[in-house]
Amino acid sequence: METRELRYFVAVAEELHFGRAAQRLGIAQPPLSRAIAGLERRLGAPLLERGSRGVALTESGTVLLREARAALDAIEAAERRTRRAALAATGRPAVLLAAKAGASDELLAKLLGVYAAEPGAVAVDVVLCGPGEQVTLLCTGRADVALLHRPFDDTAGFDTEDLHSEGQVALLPAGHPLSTRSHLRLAEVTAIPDLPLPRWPRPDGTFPDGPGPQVRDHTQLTQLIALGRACAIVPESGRTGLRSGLTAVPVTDAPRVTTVIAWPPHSRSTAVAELVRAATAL
Amino acid sequence: METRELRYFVAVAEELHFGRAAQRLGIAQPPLSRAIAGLERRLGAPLLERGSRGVALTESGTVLLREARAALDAIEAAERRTRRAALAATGRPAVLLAAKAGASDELLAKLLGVYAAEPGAVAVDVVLCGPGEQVTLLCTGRADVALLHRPFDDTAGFDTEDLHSEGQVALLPAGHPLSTRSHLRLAEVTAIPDLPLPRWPRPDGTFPDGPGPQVRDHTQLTQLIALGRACAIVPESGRTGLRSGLTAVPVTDAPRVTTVIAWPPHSRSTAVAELVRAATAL
DNA sequence: CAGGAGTGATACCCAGGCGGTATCGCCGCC
DNA sequence: GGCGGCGATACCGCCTGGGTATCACTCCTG
Repeated sequence: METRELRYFVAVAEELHFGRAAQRLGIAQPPLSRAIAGLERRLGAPLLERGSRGVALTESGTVLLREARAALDAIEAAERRTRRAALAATGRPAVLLAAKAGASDELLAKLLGVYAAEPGAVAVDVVLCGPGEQVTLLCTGRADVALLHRPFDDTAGFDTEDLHSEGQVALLPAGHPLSTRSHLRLAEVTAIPDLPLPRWPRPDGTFPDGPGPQVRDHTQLTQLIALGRACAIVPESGRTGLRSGLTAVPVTDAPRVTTVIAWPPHSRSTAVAELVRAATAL
Repeated sequence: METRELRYFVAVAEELHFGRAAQRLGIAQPPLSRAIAGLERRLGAPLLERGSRGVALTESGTVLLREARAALDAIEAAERRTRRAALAATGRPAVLLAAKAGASDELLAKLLGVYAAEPGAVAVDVVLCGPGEQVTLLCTGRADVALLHRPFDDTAGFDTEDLHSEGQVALLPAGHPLSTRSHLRLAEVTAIPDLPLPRWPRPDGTFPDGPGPQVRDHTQLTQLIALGRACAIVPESGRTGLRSGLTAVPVTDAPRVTTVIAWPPHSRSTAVAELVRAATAL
């Protein structure tokens, strides 16, 4: 199987439309049809069901979509990591660390400080990204190591070390009736009238359906809460440096959040290993 | 990057010789040279150092070799898993389980028995393989799930559940002076004169250098020990069904061996999930 | 030191495959 | 029934990947 075929199939499987997929790929529709047909012939399995209106994935197609994405990520990672290795060999070596913007600020600052003090420490370039993006960055080689948060982020497929565990708090507009409580329960927070939980984007950038407002980062979130348009449940560390107009109340039965440091398996980078060592020693 | 280029590069990187690599790939040498040169040009990094006698990997080349192997494995897995999904959709669904031949016999038998008794259990095809091969089978999609043994097998990159932990025993020819001892220490076993530890093949099929005899499976091992040509340190469970002429003596300070069940991350197969559930409940 | 063997790079040619345009066949829907 | 949307098919041209022949360089050797 050629990378080209994989890319073509993923495009069609995501668009569920040959024309749009071809457009996205920058080619005409006929070659795309042929390529997919060839793929199906060689695999001996129908990947798509051509209905009169658009197409749908078959069982095999669903499997191939997942596997093809992983394979394409691996190829992209191979390219990126090789380029970075060449750069590190000739210029300044560096580690790319991905972290969720607005989360684990203190821990991140401490980690960078401790690691930088080590002998032989290299530069750490920090990439702050939206929620869930770190996993993609690691998969595609755009980051060497990342801070993830269980159970939100999917750590499957990476090597990880637990760094920190904490409870969660509800963020409420100051002055809200519940904001004077010493603690809350999950069910109470999700049932607050007129203060829905916000909707975060999926990895592909689209938003799930629901009543809450769409948010993309921590700033938008806190602003919406201060405006009295939403509430949220976030890890305790999210209350540090809280803007005025917000109150944090512990949620006793919310799942505990564990911050972990994650890196691709079989990573041979000594810099990453040192960084992980520094992190676990915190 | 195209799969073709990755395959070509891996061939050259493994052979460290353009001619032999081309032969292995079934093409002539000039196109291979061109393809590698193109790859280096597009990556902007030298991957190989052409010495007057043969070639050597650069730093970037080493990185690419590792990443390219992973990417090619992912592509092969994509193909295999899609084919198997198509088969399962039309014919009899099955789970492919990889296990080291001659290890964890009892546990494996029990697992198969318990799982088969479950409602909705599908057929489990067992692939017995040489030591360390399970990881490759899992990576390339030739197996859906595997029994691995820490610390021998590398579980990085898989989801795992611990099943069983056990100590290790030394296998000695019956009648050997040490065979009457109630227990031994690691240093004593490795230092036995005229009874070297055997050499197991590496993933690529070659053997490391050393004094011990080459062995490929459990039968060869026990035969060599019975002949008085080697001794070995194996998990306790390896003593079950021991052929005559062998004695097992516990090695107190040998690392404990943990049998784990492993599967590729993001596996969506319910059959695998059921099998894992049955295994952990043992 | 000249010649030869071994190895990778270059020059040049050919053809298969990939992509493009034009068109068809099929199905819903005003 | 005509029309529009969508995927498949037919056909063509060109690019690129692969083949053969040969070169350039470096050791090794007599």
